[in-house]
Amino acid sequence: MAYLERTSETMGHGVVAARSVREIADTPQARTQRHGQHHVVFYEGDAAERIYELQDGIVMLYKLLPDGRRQVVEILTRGMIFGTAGGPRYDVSAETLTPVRLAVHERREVDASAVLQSHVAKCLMAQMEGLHEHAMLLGRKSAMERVASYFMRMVPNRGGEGCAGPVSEACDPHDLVLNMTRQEIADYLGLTIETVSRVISELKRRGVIRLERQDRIHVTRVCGLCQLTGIH
Amino acid sequence: MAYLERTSETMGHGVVAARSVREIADTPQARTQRHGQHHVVFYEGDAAERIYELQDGIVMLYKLLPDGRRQVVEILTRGMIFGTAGGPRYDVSAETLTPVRLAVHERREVDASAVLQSHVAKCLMAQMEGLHEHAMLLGRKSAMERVASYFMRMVPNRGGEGCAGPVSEACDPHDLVLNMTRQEIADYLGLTIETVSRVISELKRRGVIRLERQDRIHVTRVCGLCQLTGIH
DNA sequence: CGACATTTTGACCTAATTCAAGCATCGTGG
DNA sequence: CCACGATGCTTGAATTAGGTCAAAATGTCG
Repeated sequence: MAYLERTSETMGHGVVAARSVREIADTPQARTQRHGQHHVVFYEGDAAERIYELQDGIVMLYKLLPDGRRQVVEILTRGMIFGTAGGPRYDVSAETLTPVRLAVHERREVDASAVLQSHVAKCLMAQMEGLHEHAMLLGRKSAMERVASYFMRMVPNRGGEGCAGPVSEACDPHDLVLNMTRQEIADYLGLTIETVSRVISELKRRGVIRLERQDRIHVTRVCGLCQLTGIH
Repeated sequence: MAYLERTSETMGHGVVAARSVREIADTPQARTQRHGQHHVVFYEGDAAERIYELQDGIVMLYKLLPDGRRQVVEILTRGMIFGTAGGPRYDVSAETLTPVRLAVHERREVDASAVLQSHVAKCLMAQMEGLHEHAMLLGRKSAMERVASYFMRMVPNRGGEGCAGPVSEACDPHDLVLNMTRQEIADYLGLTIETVSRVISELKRRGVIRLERQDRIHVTRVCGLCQLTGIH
């Protein structure tokens, strides 16, 4: 557990003390990997020999159809796990969206360690809820609801059910950074790039958001955005 | 099974958790529950106090939006686990599609047992792949591809990638039972009931399937159906 | 048999896609 | 520092897959 658990010094936002360690040591336990943006950690179909915990940064998991259609199935943030597999091969590809720091465990290590498995179970239980939510989004929400939900994901204390008060403190503006291209967003939301763009423009038009830059969004009215997610 | 089955069927989606099955026994280990068809094991929003393993039968997990839109997020078969939660409440409702036999574990039992957690981890890793596959279906496949994929799920040794040979032994016909109404299928596939019906009619017209009954399908050409799933 | 529920079919409509330009934005090298 | 491609983003017009609404048909069961 010690190695999967985030140590207090790393809890802060990407502080990183000088320790220019690429691999802390050859601990039989976890080792740490670092990767830059747009690095593919593994491909769908690769032998599933390692399990990863994301210590810092963002990773996306996606699947491809032979004709090139892509679906981003999960977006992972700090503390989440990936690389788990039911069979001998990965069912998705994993690609970094930002520079990342990963804790890496050999599959057999995990198979042999009750502590690790316990941790994996806990993480997967939580992550599964995200997948359920995403299935609802993909199967039943309109383009506007999908984009609004996507933005709300990135607002801390996002109005999950208990967003109640429409004019309360939750209504103050909020800034967020996308870390994804329009194409990646589209592939995550099950839309085309054009539709994503159009919906964003519509949100600007309605005064709900403002674009500081392509990938930096100022949410003028968080509650207004939340109202558009379909969960109210 | 007979007792109290009514209780939780008090309608009102998710609102009140009227379960009172908890007093069956105080077995520290797993106990077994049986339920008939269309029984709701728990509602979205209920306190997540138990984890279930499906020993026999079929269960579906679904989420609802406040306006009534429903998305079936997972269909569970023998050996699969449900009722896991990241937080204190279930994020989905669980309803039986057939009579079922369930192994029930108190949440705290699981929290205290390395063996159980190990088992849960294993199951969730496998089930997660199903959710990924489903996200691909919901986000990127056409109505025809969705229905074809849905039917293929129920063909044993379904052509997952290695379906290669188009005229091989895999091409022989196959019978399957749906266990779901058109509405349930539609809610699983992210379509309307009319679209599901139309696609099924189209498959009949093309001679790929034949309806023995509403819920019994004879797949005349398994390979033909497989070709329509989008994975080739 | 007859009443109800589910499924199918038809006609029409709309949200989202597709195709095709135009625009920003950004990094590079002159 | 600015011109220049390159890349990614936005916008418009036309198309379409799937949804909606409204019967009709089929199945189910007392």
